Amino acid sequence: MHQEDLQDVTEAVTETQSERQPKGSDERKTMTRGPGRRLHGALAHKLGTAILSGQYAPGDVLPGEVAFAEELKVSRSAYREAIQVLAAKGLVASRPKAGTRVLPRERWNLLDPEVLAWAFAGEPDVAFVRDLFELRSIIEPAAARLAAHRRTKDDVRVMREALAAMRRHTLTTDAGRAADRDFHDAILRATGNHAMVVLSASIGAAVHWTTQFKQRTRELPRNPIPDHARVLEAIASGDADAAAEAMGVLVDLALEDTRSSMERSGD
Amino acid sequence: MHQEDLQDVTEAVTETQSERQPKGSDERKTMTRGPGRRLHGALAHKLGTAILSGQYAPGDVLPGEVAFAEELKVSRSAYREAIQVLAAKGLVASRPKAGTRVLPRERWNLLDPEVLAWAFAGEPDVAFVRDLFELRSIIEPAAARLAAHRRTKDDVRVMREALAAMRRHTLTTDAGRAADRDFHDAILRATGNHAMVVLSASIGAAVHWTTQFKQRTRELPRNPIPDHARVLEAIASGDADAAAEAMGVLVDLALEDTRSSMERSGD
DNA sequence: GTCGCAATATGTCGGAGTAAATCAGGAGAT
DNA sequence: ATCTCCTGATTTACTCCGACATATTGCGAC
Repeated sequence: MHQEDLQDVTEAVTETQSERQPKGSDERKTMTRGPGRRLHGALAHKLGTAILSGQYAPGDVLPGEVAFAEELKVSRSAYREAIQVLAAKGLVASRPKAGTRVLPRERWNLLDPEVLAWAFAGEPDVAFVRDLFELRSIIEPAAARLAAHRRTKDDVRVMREALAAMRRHTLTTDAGRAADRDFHDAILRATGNHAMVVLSASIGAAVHWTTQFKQRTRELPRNPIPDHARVLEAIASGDADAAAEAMGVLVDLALEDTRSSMERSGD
Repeated sequence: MHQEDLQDVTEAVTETQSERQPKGSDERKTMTRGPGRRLHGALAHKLGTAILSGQYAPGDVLPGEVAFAEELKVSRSAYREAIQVLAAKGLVASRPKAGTRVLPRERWNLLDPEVLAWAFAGEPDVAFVRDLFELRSIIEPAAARLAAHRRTKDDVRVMREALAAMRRHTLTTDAGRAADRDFHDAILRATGNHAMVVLSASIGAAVHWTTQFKQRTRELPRNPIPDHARVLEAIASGDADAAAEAMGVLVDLALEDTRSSMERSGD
């Protein structure tokens, strides 16, 4: 196999931190401020993106442990730990004598934020993005409806702050996109449903990647603030139907923007 | 390459996913590993259930590698690989000098089928089960609506077969519960939405565990077949509104049954 | 054709050495 | 004298290594 040398991996370790965490924005204290990814983490990232990009197709069997580890210039321990990570996410499965094989796509845990990141590391699949937005168009309006019923004053306050931050920074900046994520996250939290909050990590990641992709075209088709404000007011006033409706059009418009950007870029 | 062996892999993995120990022997240790379950997998199961059951609370730091591995009578390699699995699922995070800490619940990947299984290994949290059913009541009617639009003849055939199997075995048997899962799975697949199919793995697992829990009370409150049949007919005839409606009542009734069972068992 | 043996690759083990992050102590400034 | 900041030392996870154990597969013998 044509393998890039280890330098590629080692370099990715130090480079990933500066790329993901810009100096300007200091993340929350609870966030993993682990600066550098470890070797097995970088390996998992490398192999994960290779699998998600189709470089290894489902059913393929990877080279043996000793051979592959040597080829990647890492010890068997580090390689095995990386494989355990991929196995935990349903990407591969190892059996003695049979080797390590890539599992069929249905087993992949695509809702895992890390897997989602790997999926968007290369060229995103248009059909998959459409599916993700369809899922959003189901989840988020329903979440907005629940939030309109159950939101506390604190929830509303967080939403207002996030919306204000969006207004200040706009979606062209990282801070603005973070505020957008906080806004949607606050709504899902306001549902009081723990399973919903967990989904927010996945959906939030999807929104993050698609929004970032949208920015590649250097074009802002529309001002998203009014849509968000409409959702916020409906939730704050406790109007469940209006909240669901407003969130529905918000997601639809976001899909429209993203799709036009992808078509423009794809063709 | 060896494409003919792919079937073997899928089969083996599917088998591993389902519970591998029909004998309820030695429930205390939960580390009894049989064929197909490696030591680090069993360790991850043991530690995962310990965390999910609250034995290790978020923020807790568990003993050092050497000490804990020795206490568990395993090598550090096996222990570390188990930790990598837990870390990949967002349950823990390890840092030099700081040790391995249990992450806050928000970062747990509760939609991971394996994590879900760990959550239901002990006494399930009533609030969490309610949240899961609320999520189902959002996802599944919407899925049924989409399925009514997009289902193929093949999808309908699979649903009919699953329903027939449910009729034959009833939910008291493993085969019946598997058929129930196949039924819901077929609907989510019929949406043609890949993200939805991925969710089916999570939701299916949740349904599996709650249904099994329902059976502990040795009581069959209601015959679920008519509800399922109503959903099936609505989807087959392409009536989206009726499909969503029928699926809504199905989930509501299932929640009602489960909740009454849990209250009875809890008190 | 069935049974059993052997080859092979994953799984498990324990130890040594490296890198990193935290805590404590001391030097300097206020 | 108290506080802040820097520096080092210690503790801990991380990585590597080489050997052995175990399970699965496939081939050969009966």
